[in-house]
Formats: sequence, C-alpha cells, structure tokens
Amino acid sequence: MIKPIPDEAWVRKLLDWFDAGNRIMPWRNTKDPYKRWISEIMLQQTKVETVIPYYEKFMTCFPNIQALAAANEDDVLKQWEGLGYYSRARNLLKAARIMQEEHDGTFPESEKEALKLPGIGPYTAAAVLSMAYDMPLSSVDGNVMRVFSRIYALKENVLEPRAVKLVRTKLESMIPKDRPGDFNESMMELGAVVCLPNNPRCIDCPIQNSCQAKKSGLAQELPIRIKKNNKKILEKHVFVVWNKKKDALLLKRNPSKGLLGGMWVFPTQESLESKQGLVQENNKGYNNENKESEEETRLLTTMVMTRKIGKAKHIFSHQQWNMTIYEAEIDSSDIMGYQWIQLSEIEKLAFPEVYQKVLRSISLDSADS
DNA sequence: TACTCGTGGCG
DNA sequence: TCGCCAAGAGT
Repeated sequence: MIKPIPDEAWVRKLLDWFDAGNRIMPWRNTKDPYKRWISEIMLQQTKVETVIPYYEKFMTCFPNIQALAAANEDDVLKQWEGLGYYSRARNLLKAARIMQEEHDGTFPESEKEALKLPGIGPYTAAAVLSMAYDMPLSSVDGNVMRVFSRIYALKENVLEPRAVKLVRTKLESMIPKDRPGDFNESMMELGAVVCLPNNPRCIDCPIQNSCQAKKSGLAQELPIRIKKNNKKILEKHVFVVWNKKKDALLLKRNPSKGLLGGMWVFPTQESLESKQGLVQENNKGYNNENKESEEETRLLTTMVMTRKIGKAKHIFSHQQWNMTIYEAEIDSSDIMGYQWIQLSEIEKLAFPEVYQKVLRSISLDSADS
C-alpha cells in the first residue's frame, strides 16, 4: 500500500520548477493534438534526442492528419526507417485514416474513442488528451513510475501492470485540474533530467523535501524492477546475392506483422529454407569450400560462388543475432517471395538498422575494390 | 499474463 | 564487451 502522502504541495513545487525552465522540444508549448500524438508515438521507448530529427522530417512530409491519411505506407515507413518498433508507423497510418473517416479528420476527444485507435494505449491516450484538451488524465510511463516510486517509497514491482494502475489512480486523484498536461510533462521531465535511473541528482531536485526515498536513503534502490530475461541468441546466415548482369540485389519485403514487419530484408538461411529452397535448379555448381555445418552445406547447394565476407552482431530486445554474412551468386532467376532490386533503387527502400549495417559493409567492400 | 517488437547510449 | 535502460502497445 501507498504510505500517507507526506506533502502534496510537491505538485505545485514541481510545476513551478517546470515553469522555471525545461528542455526545448518542437512539440512543446503547443496544444495541437496531431503534433502531440505523433511526438508521443515516436517517444515510446525512445529518447528525446533521437526523436527530434525524425519528428521534424515527419512533420514536413505529413503536416497534418489529412496529409498522413493520404500517404502510402511505404512513404511512412521510409520516414520511420531507423527509429525501430515499426508497427508504430503502420499503426500511425491506420489511425490517421480512421480519424479521417470516422472523426472528421480530428483526434478523438474522449479517452474511450482514443483507446480504440491502433497504437494508442493507456499512456498515449492520457498524454495526448491531457496535453491537447486539458483532460485530467495521468500518463504513466517509465519516468513517472520511477519518480512516483521514489516520492512514496513504493515497494511494488513497477514492471507489474497492477503497479502502473495503482500509480495512475493515485496521480489522477491529485492531478491539478487547471494544468493536467503540464503536470504529466513535468513528471517526465523530472525523471529525465533529475530523478535519473542511476545516480539520481537529489541535490538538484525541487521536491527533495517531499521524497520518502531520499529521506530513507533508498533513491538509488528504487524503483523495484523484477524482470525475467529470456534473450535468445540466434546464429543467422545472411546472404548478399548480387546479380552482376542486372546490377541488382536479391531482397524481399517482410509481411506487415511480426519482427521487422513491412521492412526490406536480405535472404537468410531460415527464410530460404522456409521456402524449402525454392530454387529451380538445385545441386548445380555447388561450391564445397564452405561446409562448416550441415545446415550451411544444405543451403549452399542452392547457391554458386558463395563466400564468407564478414560477421556482424545485432541485439534486439529479446534476441541477439550473431550473423555470418555471405556474398553469393545464384544460378536461378527467381526465388519465391524475393525480388531483384536494382542498386539505384535501394536507397528508396526502408531497411531496419540490422540490415543497414549489412548494406554499409557492402558499400565499404566495393569502395575498396 | 507472458511474450513480442528496434535502436542507441551508458557505466 | 555486456547488460541494462528509455515518453508502451499488440497479441
């Protein structure tokens, strides 16, 4: 349970601190729900400094709901390239089209309706509605959970959904009705620049006198985060298949759901095998220099002139890819699901960071030779 | 509920 | 180098 509130005056002190000076962001000091919405989606699990250039570019391309709703998914994904969590971009487009068709081209003005939109959950709905429409809703993110945990010395595991609900209910009971959006932003600002995860700067904290954690020397120990980590380590074999005659690479676009959905990717061992090696002419020109593993040898039967050109590692949230990169030519014109993409067209396509690395390694090699 | 979904920075 | 973390949501 939450301990009795030591001093609810901390709410006003926090707002005063926020008013006295906060970081400049292009979406701050506006109540435009579109700008608030786009920025909140981009900020999900993403640092402010990373978001700012993406936000500026996105606003230039898609300045309002109408422009976004009319856009192609490929163009939206291209703008999102490198930001990660690509379902955010696809859901953004879906939601814009729903707003256009069912909400007169505006962001809905009720929490219930906002929560129906793809990509908008409890946090984002509360953030946009409080900042754009002054609705007294608390947007609870990682910063807020940390700040709250310390102020009240909360002993709940903040990774549990019930802890988030607990905090949200408590904060909404005391949210200043005149400035709900500023209060939400000030909590996050405090978490981002003062109440840091490691080595919190309690000396600089405007509400240190109201903080239970500081009083009991627990600031560094809170919040409590108990998580089980099941990161899987996968060995990937990535093929750079280059058709010199066409001056093209063999690539495919992922289906929209799942890992790297909608993004352009290189052939890998398992993606080829899932097609059951749909190469028309197998067992031809098989280069047996590389037969370190049986899986590799099996795949190589579909390739000719295959050679190892490097290694790379990429760490996702729950996976680690240890990649071996091969250069290959293929003795067949077509592989189901894959397309030959001319080199001049590649820069127009959206690739995830993991394959941007591969692309860069290729251009380095060709520059050397 | 538990798992999935990217990327970059930091100690 | 490695694990952790950061303005969450979908399934």
